[in-house]
Amino acid sequence: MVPDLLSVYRTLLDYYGHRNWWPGQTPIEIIIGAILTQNTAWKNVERAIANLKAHKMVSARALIRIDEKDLAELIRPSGYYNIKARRLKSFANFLEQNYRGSLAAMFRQPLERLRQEILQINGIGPETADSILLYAGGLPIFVVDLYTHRVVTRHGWLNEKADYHEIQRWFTTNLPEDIGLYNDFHAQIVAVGNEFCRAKPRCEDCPLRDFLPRKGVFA
DNA sequence: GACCAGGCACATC
DNA sequence: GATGTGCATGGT
Repeated sequence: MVPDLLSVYRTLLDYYGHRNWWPGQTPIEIIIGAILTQNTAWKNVERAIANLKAHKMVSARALIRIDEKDLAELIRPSGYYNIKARRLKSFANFLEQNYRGSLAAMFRQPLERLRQEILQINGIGPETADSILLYAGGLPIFVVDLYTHRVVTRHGWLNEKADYHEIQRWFTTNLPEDIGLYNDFHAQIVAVGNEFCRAKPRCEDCPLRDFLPRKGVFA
């Protein structure tokens, strides 16, 4: 049973209010956060970004200059710090080589072409790419993450095996193309995911409980 | 102490 | 093409 997605969104909006995402001031900070939060709680990412700020490392040029081991040490609290240091450098080098370090120039590319391009960067997968495009670039693409998968499968809206692009397509075909809506809807899903739709769900108090396939708690 | 978190790349079958 | 594994910190 497919719900009215806009009423799902309004329910979350009523509950949480506008989320004002992404939690980060500049496009490059948002991109750094998108890489650092891969399979990682945001709380840990905050510490890593605070370290980067304290060392004036929140720019592509700075990320290119710094030694990879030193960078890894700064982002240690976000976990996977060796891999993520390499990924941050990969993106910074990509930006420098292809757009002379200009994010504005990068985001002027056609959406689909740019998406394919950044997916070629080592360490940038579908979710990270789409988070960059939507939240740093303001481009109309819907972001899917762990919580999105849980929300759509646990309510029986999509099959458990639905992959990233199936879920993404399902949202975009059932919603008006609206950047502000894409932005806040994903933020709402993360909010409800963090609070209720975790590995151990708490459906009783969840604002989306009325959208469950049958009354009761997800088993 | 086990389990989990706003993924992704790579190996192996 | 599907499935398994390494990467790592900090919170519950």
